[in-house]
Amino acid sequence: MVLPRAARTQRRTRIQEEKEERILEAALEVFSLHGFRGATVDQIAEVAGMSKPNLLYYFRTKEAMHRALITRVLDTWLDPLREFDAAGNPVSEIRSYIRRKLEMARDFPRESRLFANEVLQGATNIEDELKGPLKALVDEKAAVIRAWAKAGKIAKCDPYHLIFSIWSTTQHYADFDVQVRAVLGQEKAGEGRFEDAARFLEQLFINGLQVRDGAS
Amino acid sequence: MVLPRAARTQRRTRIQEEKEERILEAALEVFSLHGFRGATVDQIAEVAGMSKPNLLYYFRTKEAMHRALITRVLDTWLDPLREFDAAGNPVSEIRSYIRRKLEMARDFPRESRLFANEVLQGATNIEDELKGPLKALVDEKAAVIRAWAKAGKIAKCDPYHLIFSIWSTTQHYADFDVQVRAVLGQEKAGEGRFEDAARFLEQLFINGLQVRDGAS
DNA sequence: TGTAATGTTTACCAACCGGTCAAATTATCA
DNA sequence: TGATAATTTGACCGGTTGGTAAACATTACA
Repeated sequence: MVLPRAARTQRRTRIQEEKEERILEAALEVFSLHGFRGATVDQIAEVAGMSKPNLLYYFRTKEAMHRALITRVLDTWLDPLREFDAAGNPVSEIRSYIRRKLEMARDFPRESRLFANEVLQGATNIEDELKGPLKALVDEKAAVIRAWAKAGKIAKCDPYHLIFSIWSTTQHYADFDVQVRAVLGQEKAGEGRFEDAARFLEQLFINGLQVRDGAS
Repeated sequence: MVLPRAARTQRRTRIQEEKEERILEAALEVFSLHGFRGATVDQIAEVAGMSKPNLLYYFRTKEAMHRALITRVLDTWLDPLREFDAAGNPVSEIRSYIRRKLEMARDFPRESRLFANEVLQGATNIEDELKGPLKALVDEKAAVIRAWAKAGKIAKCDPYHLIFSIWSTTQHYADFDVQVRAVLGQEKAGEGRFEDAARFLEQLFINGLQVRDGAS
C-alpha cells in the first residue's frame, strides 16, 4: 500500500532520510531566494534533482515543506541567544553574542533570508512561534540585561531595543548582502568584510553600552 | 489609434496621471507585501479598483510597473542621506540622520519593505542603481565621516559599516514590524515603540561614537 | 457638434501553478 | 527466490498566471 509520508508513524527508512534531506536543502535554497509565494514546487524539485510527483510523495504540499523547513531551522537559529549567560561577564557576553550572530549571518545566509522573507511578508506561518517561544526567550534575556544595567555593569538602556539592534545589524550582512557588496565595491567586499563588520559592531556596542556619568 | 503608454511621447493627460498614480499606489501595497514574484497583476488591479486589462493599458507588463515604482521610490528614499551635512556638527548630524531614517521607517514602511524584498531576492532589477548612484552617495558621505574621525570629532570607525548599522537598525522597525510587535507584546508595541527605539538608538550611536582614550 | 484620439471592458489564450493518479520500477526481507 | 511494500514516473487536471484582441465607451478639441 502507498501511504503518504505524513501518515507513516514507523521509523523512517534510509531512503526517506536521504530524500527528505535533499528536499529540505533544495527548499531552503529556493524559499530563501523567492519567499513562499514566489517559490514553485517544480523549481524545488529541479534543485533537489527529482521529479515533482516524487517530491510530493515525501511532502504532500508546498506548505508542508515550508513548515518542516521553518521549524527545523528556527530552533538552531535561536541558539546564540540561548547561550546568553546571566552569570557571565556582561561585556564579554554581549561581545560574543554579536560575534556568534555575525558568524551565523556569514555561514548560514540562506537561513537568515528564509526568516527575513517570512517576517517581511507578514509571518502568518510563524506568528505563533514569534509570540510564544521567541517572545518568552527574549523576555528572559531582556530581564538579564535589565539586571546588569541596574547593577551598573552596563549603561541603562531598553533591553528589547538592544536585542533588536544586535539582530538587525548582524543579519543585515546576510539579508542585504547584495547591497553591502554593491556599496563596498570589489576591493572591500571580500571575505574581510565580516571581520571589518565585527570590529565595528563590537566597538559600537561596547562603547555604546559603557557606563558613563550623567547617563542614568 | 491605441498607443501603449510607453510609446507615447506627448505630455500625459489628466486621466493618465490619476490612473498611473492609483496603480503605483496599489502596486506599492502589493509588491511590498509579497515581493515581485509573489505579487499578481490581478491583485494589484483589484487594489487599484480597476480591471486587469485597464491596468495593463497603462503599464504594459508587471515588470514595467515594478520598474516605475522602484525608480520613483528610490530617489526619495535616499533623501535623508543626502541631507547629511559635512559642514554641520558631527554628533547632531548623526543624531538627526538616525531620527530621519526612523521616521521614514514609521511613516513609509511599505517603501522600506519594497526595497527589502527586492534586495533580499537578489536585487537583479536594481543592481545598477546600487552600484552606481547609491554607491557614489555612500562613498561621498563615508569620506565626510572619515574626515570627522580623523579630526577627532568622533571615534575612529569604519564609516561604511557605521552607515550599514544605521540603515539596518532603523529599517528593522519597518521590515520586521511583525516580529517587533510579537516580541514587545501588546502593552509595549504601541506607537510609543518608535520613541523608545529613537531614544535607544541615539544613546547607542552617540555613546558608541564618542571619542575615548585608547580608542585610536 | 462631429470626429478622432483616448480610455475601458468582455472574452479569451497559452503557459504555468499545485497537486493527483495509476502504472511501472525498485528495495526489503521471509 | 518470490512476494510484498516502498519508491518513482509520465500523463494529466482544474485553477491561476501574465498578457492579448477587438469591440465598445468616453473624452478632448477643431
